[in-house]
Amino acid sequence: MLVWPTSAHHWRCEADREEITMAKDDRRRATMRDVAHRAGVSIKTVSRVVNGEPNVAEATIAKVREATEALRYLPDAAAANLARGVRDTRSIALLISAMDNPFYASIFRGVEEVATLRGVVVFAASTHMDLAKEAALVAAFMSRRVDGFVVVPAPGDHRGVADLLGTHLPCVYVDCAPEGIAADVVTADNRAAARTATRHLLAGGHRRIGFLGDDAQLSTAADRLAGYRDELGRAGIVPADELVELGVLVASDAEAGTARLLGLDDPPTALFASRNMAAIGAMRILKQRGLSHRVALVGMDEMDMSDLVDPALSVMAQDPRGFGSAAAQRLFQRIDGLDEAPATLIVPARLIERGSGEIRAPS
Amino acid sequence: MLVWPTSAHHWRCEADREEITMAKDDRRRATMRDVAHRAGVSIKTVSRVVNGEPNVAEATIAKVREATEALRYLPDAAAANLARGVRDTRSIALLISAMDNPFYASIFRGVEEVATLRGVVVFAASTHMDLAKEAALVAAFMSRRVDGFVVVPAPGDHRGVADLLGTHLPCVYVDCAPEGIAADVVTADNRAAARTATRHLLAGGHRRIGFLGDDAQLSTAADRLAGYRDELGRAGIVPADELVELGVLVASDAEAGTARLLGLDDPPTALFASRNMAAIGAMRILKQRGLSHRVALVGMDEMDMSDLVDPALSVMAQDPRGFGSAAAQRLFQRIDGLDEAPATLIVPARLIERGSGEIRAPS
DNA sequence: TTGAAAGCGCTAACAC
DNA sequence: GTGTTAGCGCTTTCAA
Repeated sequence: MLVWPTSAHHWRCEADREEITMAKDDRRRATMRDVAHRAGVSIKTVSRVVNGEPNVAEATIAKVREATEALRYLPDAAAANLARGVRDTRSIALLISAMDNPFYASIFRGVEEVATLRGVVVFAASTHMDLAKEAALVAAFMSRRVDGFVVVPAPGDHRGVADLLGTHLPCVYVDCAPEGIAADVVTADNRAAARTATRHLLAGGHRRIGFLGDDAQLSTAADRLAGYRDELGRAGIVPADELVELGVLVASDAEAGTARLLGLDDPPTALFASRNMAAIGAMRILKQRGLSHRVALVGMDEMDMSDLVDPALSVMAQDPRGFGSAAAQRLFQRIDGLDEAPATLIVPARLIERGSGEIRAPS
Repeated sequence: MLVWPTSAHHWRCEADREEITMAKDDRRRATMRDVAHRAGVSIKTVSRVVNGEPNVAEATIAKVREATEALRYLPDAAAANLARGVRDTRSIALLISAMDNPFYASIFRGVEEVATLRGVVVFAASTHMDLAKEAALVAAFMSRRVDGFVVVPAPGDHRGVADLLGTHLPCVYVDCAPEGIAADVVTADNRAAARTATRHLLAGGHRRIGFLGDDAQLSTAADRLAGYRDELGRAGIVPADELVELGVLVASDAEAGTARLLGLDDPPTALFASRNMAAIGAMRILKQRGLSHRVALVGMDEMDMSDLVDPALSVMAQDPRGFGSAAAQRLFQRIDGLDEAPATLIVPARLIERGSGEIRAPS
């Protein structure tokens, strides 16, 4: 980890630059009472002006404005909400696996897009796919009184989390269905997507198809594995366990897994990498071994550079930004009082052929 | 934008699943008074138990615990802080350009890494490099009483933002120095990095070197442009304005810019793409035109797939996650009361040679 | 070991 | 138009 150094020679000091003039005793933040005092009005009048309520004389408004500006008054949203007895804090929390995975970052973008339209702020944090961490974050944000949650669920029984949320705090899950509870979910048609990918590889003449996936406890991963097996079965192929590599979370896991698969006595001639990081790791190993143009590869999730690698990466493209928008929309429906049974929005993934997935099996 | 549909056939209803039993009148969240009432103790005693204060009888603790659990009591952090008259909300805000750019997502990761160690929550939002939006978000988070800010500054005069923050709310800027104010900053040695990149291309025999950069109002972009010009000058080359393409924010901007550069009468034989998205756009156009192995390219910012493209992308690698960690560390020093002149931490970028930057000029 | 009272910064109802 | 009173959920005195 990069450390902010304490020794002086690492940084450039800027003491000489002209500084902004600042009030001497700015320690305590100005309060409404301070403003009222300065403007010579009552505290309630200040409240009216600040909140744009009607029935205040122009002159009074001007006086109050002068005071708020001189004192750099900023309303305390927490206190206001408390007084208002309001549940609506105009903020929601987003819990995702890790922000530095572009797939989740895109979900954030989609959520934010919708939240911003509504003037709602998004608080984000990473669970790193740890259920305990997820629960802790839910509690942390609840005590900060968010209006709702969008969550990419970690593996494990979510009854505890649902319990925390109770009935009045809505939560929409994304990417993956939470284990053990009924809830609103936005997810890809993972099983169908895996079937499409597998069928595509089978059509290329492949019979030994490797599978790279993450934690099979996750519905997402399990569905993809099931789809892969479905399609092999339909082709009359008995799915071999040795061709399945699970627990792939980061690229290095995928590298190890791909290396193992390629080292088998009868190695796969094609791979389905069911996660963005899985595809990256697989490409890395294939490239190292000079197999990029020999072993077919279909990835999952679109990436910025999928079209630039060699061969270009064929993928089952999801729409993570769309996941985020849809989840946020549903969440706001719930916040607005929608009271119907939990539903799952299933978004189809689509095959994008770019080359890597169209490599044919050696004949 | 993907829309959560209202028609029924798009989603799967899950009314039949077994639901968790839930309290009937769960509308109002349980308060400390509710707990006190149920446990048959005073509100203060509940407070003591909840906060783990000493001097409570074991039996009382047990009663209170029972009540908190039965009522699903969750403390209201806002009210607690209000009562405590405390400025410390154990939360900070992170304002970045856009979350779906992996460079900024990595900054988030670095900030979160440090914040988590301290038990501090990170609230994130995107400014989209719009100063007005940045200021609005600063105000929004201030009224939510965060303890401090980490900000990737938008272009434009930051005196207004600094004014908002006042003297008591610390802010550390990342990636880019804010215009018009003295502040703590973590940034790469942008000028030196651009010089290194340019020198590297010059060493490959190139004399016509194109430059792709973003908004020159940003110190980051301006410094890189300056470094590029520095080095051309040292090589006795007069920097040509026609070889400079600014305002590159997203990949499509870079595509247009690269196309323009390649269409010049005397087109560049090498490119320095001073932003991750600039490099992606440049690669796309070079690939389209079959020039990937003819025109040299040095990018900036490391990407997941830099080693997988063809040719592999040479870059000036920054450490955005490190930026985030360092900025957060500095911020916490400030929150803890550090009172010294604003400083700038300059982190060197390093050249990673992978192929695209080592293509020699045609002789 | 426990509780009553006051008040954090603000808004709500009602007065004036 | 404007001010007064009460109280949001909690913590702090301080007393019992």
